[in-house]
This record gives sequence, C-alpha cells and structure tokens, in this order.
Amino acid sequence: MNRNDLYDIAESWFQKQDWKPLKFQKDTWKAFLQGKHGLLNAPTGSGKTYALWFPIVLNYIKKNPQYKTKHKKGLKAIWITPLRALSEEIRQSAERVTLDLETQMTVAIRTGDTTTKARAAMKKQMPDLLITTPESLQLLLASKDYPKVFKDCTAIVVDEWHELLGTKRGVQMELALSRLKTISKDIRIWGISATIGNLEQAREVLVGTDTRALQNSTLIKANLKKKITVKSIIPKKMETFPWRGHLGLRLLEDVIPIIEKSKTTLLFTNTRSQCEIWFQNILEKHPEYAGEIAMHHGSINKETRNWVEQAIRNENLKAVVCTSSLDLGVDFAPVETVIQIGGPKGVSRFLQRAGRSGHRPGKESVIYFLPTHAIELIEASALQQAVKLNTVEDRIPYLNSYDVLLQYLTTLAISDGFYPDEIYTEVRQTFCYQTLSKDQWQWLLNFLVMGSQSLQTYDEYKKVEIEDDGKFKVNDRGIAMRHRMQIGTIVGDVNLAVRYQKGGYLGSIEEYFISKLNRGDVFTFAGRNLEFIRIKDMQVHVRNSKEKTKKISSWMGSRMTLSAQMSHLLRQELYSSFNDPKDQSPEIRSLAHIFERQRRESIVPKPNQFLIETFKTREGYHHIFYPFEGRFVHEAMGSLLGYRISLLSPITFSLAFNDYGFELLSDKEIDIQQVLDNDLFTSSFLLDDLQKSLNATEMARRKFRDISIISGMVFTGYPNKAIKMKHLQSSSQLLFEVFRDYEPENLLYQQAFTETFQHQLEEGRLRLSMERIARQEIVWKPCKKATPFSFPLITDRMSREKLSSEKWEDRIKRMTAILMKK
DNA sequence: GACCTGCTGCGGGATG
Repeated sequence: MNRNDLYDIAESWFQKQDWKPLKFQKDTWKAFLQGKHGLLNAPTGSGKTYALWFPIVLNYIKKNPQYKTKHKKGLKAIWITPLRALSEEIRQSAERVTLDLETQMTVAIRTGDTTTKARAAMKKQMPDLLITTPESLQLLLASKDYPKVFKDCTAIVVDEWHELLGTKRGVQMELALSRLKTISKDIRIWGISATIGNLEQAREVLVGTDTRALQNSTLIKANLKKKITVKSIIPKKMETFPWRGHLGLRLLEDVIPIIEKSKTTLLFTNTRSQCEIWFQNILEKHPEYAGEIAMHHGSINKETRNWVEQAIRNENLKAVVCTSSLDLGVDFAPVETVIQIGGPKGVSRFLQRAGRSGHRPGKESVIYFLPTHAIELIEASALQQAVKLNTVEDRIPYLNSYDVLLQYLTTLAISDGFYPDEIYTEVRQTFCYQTLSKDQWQWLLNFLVMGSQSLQTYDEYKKVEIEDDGKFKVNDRGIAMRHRMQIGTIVGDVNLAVRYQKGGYLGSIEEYFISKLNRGDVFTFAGRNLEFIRIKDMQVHVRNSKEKTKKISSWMGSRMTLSAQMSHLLRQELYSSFNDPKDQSPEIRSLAHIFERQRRESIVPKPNQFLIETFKTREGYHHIFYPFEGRFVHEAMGSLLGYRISLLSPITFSLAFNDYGFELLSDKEIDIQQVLDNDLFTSSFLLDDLQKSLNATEMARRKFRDISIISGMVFTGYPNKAIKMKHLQSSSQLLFEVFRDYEPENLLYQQAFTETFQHQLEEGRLRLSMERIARQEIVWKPCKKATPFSFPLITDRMSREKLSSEKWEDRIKRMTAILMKK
C-alpha cells in the first residue's frame, strides 16, 4: 500500500462526512507519512484532531496491510493532553476514525482517574493508542520494563503544547521525549499549539536541539482567521466612574441585556472571590435568574463543576460566572458571548477567553470588556488594537531546571535503572538542558546517591545506589513508592477557602496564616473583622465580629503582571490621547475628562517622555514614576532606584507599585535633579544592584519550596493524609537555610535565585525598560496633590498597608536593607 | 473623591 492509497482512504472518509479536508490537514498527513516531526499551529475547533488522528491510523494500516489483525502489546501512538477533562472527548474522535476505517486499533485513557484495576489490565495489554497526561507518561517511565511498552510506538502528539511550554510540565515533557526518541526508533513527535509569538522556538523545544531531528521537522500553520469582535462597555456616566477598584459591580446592570440576548454567556473574573461576589450580586438584583446562572472556579468541588459544565452543554444555563477554570477544556457549543470583567493582563488570555464563544469553524467570537476603573479603559482600547494587529505573547521556556531533572532521573532509577553516559547524551539534546555541563551533571548524580554535601549524614537523601556495572538504581521499595506518588511539577496551593458557617464565600487565605490562629481569634479579611471558628475540610469557618483586631491577613501569592505586549500596547493607547478626538478610540475618547485633569495637574507623557510626579501629603513625600511596564518590573525597578538613591544620601522609603507605575514614599524629599544628574536609570550593574536592593533571599526562599518538593527532597505526604503544610514549609525552609549557610554552590539553592530573577522579577524586561527610559526625556512635575494617574497607586498602598501582616521586624529588616548604613 | 483582591493544572505498583 503506498501513500496515495492512504490519502484516498482519508479523502473518501471526509467525503462521507460531507467535509472537505483543509490544506493544513493534508499538509499534516503528508509530512507525518513522510516520517517527519512537526508542530501544527491551529485554532481550537478547526479539526486539528483529525489532522493527526488520521495519519496515525493510516500509518498503522500501512504497517499491517491486512489491518484486521491486532498487534500484541506495546503502544503504537500516544496522545498527550494537559487536561484530564479533555481526554474523553479526544477518545471519541479517535474511536470514530478507527471504527470507520474498520481497523482493530484499541484506544484507552490513562490518567489519575483511571482505576487501579484498569491500570493493571493495561500493564498486561497496552492499547494501541493511549491518551494520557504528561504526569502519567512519567509514571509509565517509572514502571519496570518500560522500553517494551514504547518500543513500537510510532507517534506521540502533544496537544495544547503552548500550555505546557514555559512551564515545568513542559520541561518534564521534553525529558520524556528525549527518552522516547532513543527507545522508539520509528517515532514521530508532533505538537499542536495555539498561536503564540515564538512558534519556531516552540518547535525546537518540542523536537529537541539535535540537528537531525530538527532538520527533519516542520511547522505547519492552519491559516484560518477567526473573526473576533471586542466590545467595550463604556460607562454612561463617566464622571462618576471610580478611578480605582477592581470589582466592577457598578456596571452590573449593563451586563443584564447582554446575558438576555444570547443563549449562554460566560463571565470571566480575575479572582475567585470576585467570581462569588458577582454571582451573588446578579442573583440579588435579578432573582428571576435563580437556577439559570451558575458559578465555576477552583475552590468549587469537582461534582458541582462537572454539573455546571454539563449544564452548559445542555443549554440549561443563561450565564456562568467563572475564573480561568473555564479558559481551556471542554467544548461548549452553546456559548455565544463572553464577558471579561477587569483587565485580563495579557492578550493571549483575552483571546483564549474570547474563543470560548462561537466555538465552531467559521463562527464569530464575541467578547465584551467590562472595565472596573477608569484607567482600565486604556487597557480596553489596547485590547481592541491587539485583536486588530493579531498580537500575541511569547511563552518563554525554562532553562536548567535541576529540580525537574532530578525527579526524572529518580524516575528512571526506580524502573529499570539508568547508565549516566547514555542519559547525559539524551538530556543534553533537550532545549532545557542544552548547556548542562559535565560538572553540573556529576553534581546531580552525586546528589542522587549521597544527598548533597551538607546532607551526607542523613540517609533519607541517599536514594539511588550504583550497581557493579555502573547502573544507577533505586532498590528500596518505600523510596520508589513515595517517588511515584510525587511525580509531577505542580505544587499545590496552600490556600484555604474562607466561609461563613452558612456557606457564604469570602475568599481564600494561606494556611500558614490561619494555622497561627486559635478559636475565637479575630482577624481582618476581605474588609471585615472575622472571628475564627474552625478549619474543616480545607475550609475556614468564620463569623462576623465587632471586636477590634491586631491580626491582619496577608497574601503572599503574587498577583498577575501586565505582559510585555500589553504594556507596549497600553503605552501606545496612552499616546493616542494626543490625537484628534475623531482619530481616537471610543474608550480613549471617554476618558477625555481624566486626561484633561491629568494635564491640568501634571502631564500625560508623550512617546519620548518619562514622567515623574512629586507631591507632599500628611503621609510624607510622594515620588511617583510611570514606566507602564507591569507590576513585576515596577517592583524591581522601584527597589533598585530606592537603593541607588540611598547611596547618594541616607534615606528610607516605602515602595508601592501597580501595573502602571511605582511610588517611593519617604519622610524626606528626594532631590530628583540629583537622581537625573547621577544617571540612576542606567542598566549597568543592574543585577548586582538588584541583588543588594531587594530581599532576594526572601523571594528565593519561596521559590525554593517548590524546588525542594519537585526534586524530591521534601515529601508531601500520602494521599488523603497530607502532611500539614506547616511542617512541609518548615522542612523546606530548613533545607534552604542549611544550603545558604553551608553550601551556597548547591545547584537547587542557586536555581531558586535564578527563578526569582528571571521569572519573578523579569530581569530581561527590566533591562529593556531601563534602556528605554534612558533614551527618554525625563519630565519631573512637582504637583499639589494626587493626580488621576497616581491616585490608584496611593490608595492601593494604603489599603494594603492596612492588610499587611508582615512582621514588624521583617519590615524593619527590609527597610534597613534599603537604608544606607553609615 | 471614589477603596471588599489575587488563576489554573497533575498525581502508586510489585508481590504473594
């Protein structure tokens, strides 16, 4: 049977369905049957599954011309999905193809939901096609004789690759693929990705860096333009629309007619408590919707979530208020409209959500943007542009994640064991570890066998033994079992839901804070004084209290930052306020009075200008800087600048920042002219100054918690009997301190800092924006009082200070870090 | 002068 025959089979199948195969589908079949690796860029709902299931099945037929016969054992193809919830849908389309073509291929799912019995059965007889998650794939590599399972595998497809790329789950995938490339001689690696900025790089990460594989790979783009309409909800009474806030409830009544008009509407909120508040408020104001609207987010139990998802499919719901829990996942045909409440922070996330409506080929997606405060209307305008210009973000892949590598090596050691030289070669061909040196490799091997230098006296860190022939192997069954339970790179949130006893949801809070409370203690949360009653089923029960309190809740979790693309577009829209009103977007036009007031009291910066405002209040001297670069960059830039200023003359600051700018507040006035004369925005000595200026150690400590769990140094406990998070945190803290004091060259310790600088503080972006500022004309405006631009920043700080539980000593410590000591 | 905060995702198996 030659390739043309196979094409005929595919084409005639499509004809039977009354479809026509699209160009990208045909291209994919061709490349696949030629034995190439590849990355397919296609939107959801475009028939991308058929683009790949077909060649997989056809290839199977080619190898077994009498295709009624069944293969014995061993996988023929693997389909990776990042979401368990998607697997059933995928199984159905796979089965449809295999049944229609009358092959004997078997299809099965293997995820955490698969029963022990089914897993055992699978061991004896693997299906031909397996649908699974990255974690479950690792688990297969953790079982005895795994090469037998993969030996005859001819294809692996990683669906939604853009979701994995840029995460440690993606790194885990890279490692599994590096192994499969050796075991399965005839394997093709395929990825499916939504549109992202760095598609070429996405292919390289997937396929690996060895030139042979890379040259034998292709990037296929399904050039299907999805029509997306963005409509901003502009407040009718702009004059009374708040300058800050995040809930957006003021525009609730504007949402009702939109819900009325469509079959089903999804309302995306940014946080779980915002989701609950909107849900309750809609019901309060419009009781007629009872039973017709629902809620969906991460703290809601699985059964309810499943019920909601099913109800959407059955068209039983008018509207669902949700968080990113519905970003991806099952296909909801009845959703006609999406409403985004508050800034989505990134273009891709916005488009992803828009795409949840009109989820059919050729259909239009409609998304409304509901601003929660005035300046957010600039974001609305920026999003309009983003859709017009087709802008999307990059997904930045991780480099040198030693924790994931250690986990992987332990995985190999508990199944069949591994020989370091062979695995080193494979690992070096992944994108993540392409620069891994022999020395670093040797360090990691030592770590597996002896624990690290400072842990050598503790046996629990000696997991792997070296056998006589040089094979690295785990022989202890307890170690193996615990490792299998902990495979994966997702470290769970330690947040508990806070509720009234009757069930009203208030938000989520970190366990470590609650663990310090006793029954009857009063604390402030979500703007209320609450009395702690008990913790039950991962929920904190509380009641209202009139007592005053000293214990204040705080959130260590980082908020989302504006993406680089969004920041850029936002600045462009800001500059467009200088255009003639008829050339402005309606959103910018609606802000005319705010721009006017801003100009009256200060200026709106032009493209070549960088604005600094200063003024004095009872609180002290405010110095406000506007890079418009997102909160992470502002956090870093703020403490950097504060540090550099303090070198000129001793002074202390408190730092506040949001997505638009940052504030240095002090009881002394900064001589801004001196700042300018001394070139304090220079990007030279950036990393050095940054390290000295902020509490990088504290930030790294938090990163290290995840690293210690992923690398297997800290065990998170048996299912249902989770080790108290408190203990977990203290053991990872302890390790962190040991390494800091005795073994700073420890690779995992160093990784915590690298991650802090690269991922948390976005060092690369910081450098670029400092360089941009260095080229701009700096405009310093002494003002009389807070301007429309500075107002959100100042009030945000005030409410946060009220809510900070940061210990007094910590605060002093942090302040003295900035304070110049003489 | 306006002010209720912080997303999502995964997950035992060998032996008697």
